[in-house]
Order: sequence, then structure tokens, then C-alpha cells
Amino acid sequence: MEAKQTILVVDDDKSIVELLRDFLENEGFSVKTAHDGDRALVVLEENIVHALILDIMMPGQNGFELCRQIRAESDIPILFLSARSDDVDKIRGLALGGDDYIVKTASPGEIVARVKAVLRRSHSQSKRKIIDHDRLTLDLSTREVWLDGQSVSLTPKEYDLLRLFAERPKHVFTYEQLLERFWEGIGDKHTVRVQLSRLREKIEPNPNEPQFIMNVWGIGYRFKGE
Amino acid sequence: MEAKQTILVVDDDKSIVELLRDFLENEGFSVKTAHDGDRALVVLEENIVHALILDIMMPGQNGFELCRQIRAESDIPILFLSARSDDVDKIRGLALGGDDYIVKTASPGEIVARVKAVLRRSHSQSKRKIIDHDRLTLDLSTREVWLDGQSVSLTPKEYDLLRLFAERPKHVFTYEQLLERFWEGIGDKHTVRVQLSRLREKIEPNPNEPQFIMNVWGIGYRFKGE
DNA sequence: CAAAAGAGTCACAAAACGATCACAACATAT
DNA sequence: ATATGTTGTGATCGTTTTGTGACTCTTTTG
Repeated sequence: MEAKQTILVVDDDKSIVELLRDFLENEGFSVKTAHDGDRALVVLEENIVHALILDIMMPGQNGFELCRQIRAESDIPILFLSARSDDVDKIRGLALGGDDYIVKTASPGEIVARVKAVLRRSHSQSKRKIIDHDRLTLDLSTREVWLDGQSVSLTPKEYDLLRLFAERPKHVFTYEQLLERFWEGIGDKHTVRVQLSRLREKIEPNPNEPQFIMNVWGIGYRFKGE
Repeated sequence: MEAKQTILVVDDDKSIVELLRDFLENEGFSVKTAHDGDRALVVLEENIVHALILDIMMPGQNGFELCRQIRAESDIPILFLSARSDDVDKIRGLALGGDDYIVKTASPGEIVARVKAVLRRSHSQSKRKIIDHDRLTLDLSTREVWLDGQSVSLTPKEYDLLRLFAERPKHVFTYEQLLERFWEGIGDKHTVRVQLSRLREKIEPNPNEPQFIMNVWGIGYRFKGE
């Protein structure tokens, strides 16, 4: 008894739009359409849309520009449509969280599969994964961190490190493992130490007596147990 | 009455993927496949996968990057595939817990054997790798040690020594073997004795009458047997 | 039982390790 | 272009670990 999911298809080529509408409606989706960027923005404002299929190459305002505007407002997953597969790299660079791309020559089945996959991902992501260690809380979907309910602002690397540790409490990570994972294997232990020092300064009530990230002499670090 | 185990094979080379599928299905595994990292992530979300065979060199997002993303989410064992054996060192650094690697030239039988080994390990590891000798307990993944339930803090060398002994109770290690293994062959018996003296002080209820690490006159040491 | 070799302990110094600061390089946002 | 934030590197300082030498205790052996 699940509500229909709504997909917005944006393409100046009307035959493609109608083709996609057929496939998607067939699969039980509700479909909205737009033939240019401005129209798309209007539709987005007037409807609850769960995902967007967007042609990159459109006259006037192109797909990338539109994408940026949308992204400023929401996290809705976007599936990029492109005629040639050359653009794929560009799209990769642009792609965020739940995004994907399709070449126009893809089969109906494949397109529908991608749409479903993208929706599933954004779904499970919106279920909000949270890690909680009494005083410290991480929200994995928003990358927010709180200490005693107080929001803490971390840099990307700080957050990534903390998340790894918090997800596997008590597990000891060696310097080598951390370097491999966060520094592509280049750098030395010192880099790790400095980074963790900075992280501690932000999340440890008293950095001199760490409560969360403990050092394991000669080996590496681990997140506190119990 | 055991459920089939599912293996995900990720490689851009479709012929290799199908080859592996044949071998593995033949052995009673259920096999999923993906030809790039993004697809792999989707498959992982949609299925219960017990192990992953992953090509390191793939166009676009490479295997290391994918591995990192997966590792952020789960502990699933990963078997790395590589064409050349040069990468082995890198993989070693990256590998955690139950991981392993295979060169593409390996025989079908070998590959299947590795998969099974890795699954066995991850199985017994999820039960946490622990060595227990009634009064003394080691947790190999966190390097923690307890004596009568009381946590004992050991230095790296102390721990490494203890672990070696505890893993092979009753086995006699000569001074020469210990020096070879922990001191790169340089140093003399005296060094070993001092080190073990310190270790005993921490783990022996009464260091004058050792319960765990016994001396073998003129030869070396061994861990107690019953 | 005495001598010799092995084993254990203690104290001290050298070495390795860890934390932090300051600054430069780099990236990002405005 | 400027300002801001992030990250890596080098220098420094305090701490922990570890090797060494002196000394004592124990076991073996003749």
C-alpha cells in the first residue's frame, strides 16, 4: 500500500520524454515532464518529486546549470541522460550522493532499473543512520556531529576519521591502515597524529585525557570501548 | 541445511566475471556480479552478500576507492583480484581482518579455496578472535589482555611476545627463534630475558612461580600446558 | 660442595613514540 | 581577487618503551 513515487523527466526532445513516460508509468511511477529548465523548476516547486531524469544537452540553459540550481535547494537524486557516453566523466565529477547517469541508447529495462536503484539509495539514506556513544553522536547522512548535544563542526577528514572509528569501537587501526585508507598510502605516521590531535581538540572534553580516541602504543589508535 | 552463501564479483572484464561465476556456482555459491563500482554498491545494498571479489584496476573509480567506501559501511571480507603480483604490498597494507588477494592467473581450484577460507575466517571472526587460557585472555583484534578478568596493559613487544606464546601453548621457542622473530636477529639472550621478565611481572600472579611462561633451561621458553 | 653457566631483577640511558604548535601550501567560498 | 578554511610538514617537548650493564639468585655439573 505504498504511495506512487513521482519522477520528473526533463528533456527538450519530446519523443524521448514520452518514451520514458511510457516505461515508467508502466512500472507504477507517476511521471511529470518538462521541456526546459525553467519549467522544470516550476514543476519541482509545485509537486513532491522523488527523482529527476535530466538531459544534459538542452538548448538555452543547459543541464549542468539546472542541476546546480536544484542542488542548492534539495537532495533529490538526479539521473543524467546523455546521448554520447563521452560526457560520462563530466557527470561523474558532478554527481553527488544518490546520482547516476544513463546513455540514451539504454534499454527501457535498464533505465527503469537505474531509477529504482537510485530511489532505493536515497530512501535508505533518508532513514538516517545515526551512531550514538552516550556523549558523542554522529549523523551519517548529514555528517553532523554532537558532543553532549552541542553541535561540533568537523572538517571532511576529521569527520571521515571519526566515523571510521565510531563505527568499529574497540577495534585497533594501525597507522598503516589509516594511511592506506585516508591518504592513499602516502604520508607518514606524523600526518595521522596531527590529524587526530586536531580531531581530539574538537571532540574530547579534555584532550589531555582522551575519552573517545585512544592511542595504542606503537600500533595506532582505537575508539573507546564501553 | 545451510543457506547458500552469496559472492559478489566486481570486474569490468566480463569474461573474467563469467568465468568466476561458473567456478563459484559450481561449488554451490550464489553469485552476483557488477562491472563497475557504482553498480557494486547498489548490489550490496540490495542483497545480502557474504564476500566480495574485487578487481583493483577498473576504469573510472578504482578498486581501492570502492573498497574504502565499502569498508566504511561493513566488515564484509574482500578478496582482491589483481593482474600482476606487484600490487600485493599495497593490498597487504589495506587489508583488514579477513581479507586476501588473488592473482588473475590463479587456478579455479585455488580461487574457490581462497573464497572458502576467507568465509571461514570471517565467520569465526565475527565471533571475535579470542585466545583463552582459563585465567588469561587475549583479544587479537583489539590487542587487549585480561588476567582474571582484570585488564592488563602491555607494551607492543610484550603483547607480540605473549601472543606468539599463547597461540602455541607447550611449544618451546628458542632464544634464537625469538631473537630472529622480534629483534631482526640482532641482540642476545639477555635482551629476551629482560623482556620476558617484564612481561611476567604484568601477567603472572606471582612472577616468582610463573604459571604461563616457563623457562626451558638452556633452550628458551614455552607457554604452559595444562 | 664449589665452580660455572644460566636465569632473573633493577636502574639508568638511549631510542622510539606521541602530542602540539607554528607556518606554508593548498583548496574553497565569497 | 580576497578572505577563509583545511591540510601537510617541520620543529620541539614530554612520555613510554626498550636495550644495556651491574648485580644477585638458581640450577647444573663435576
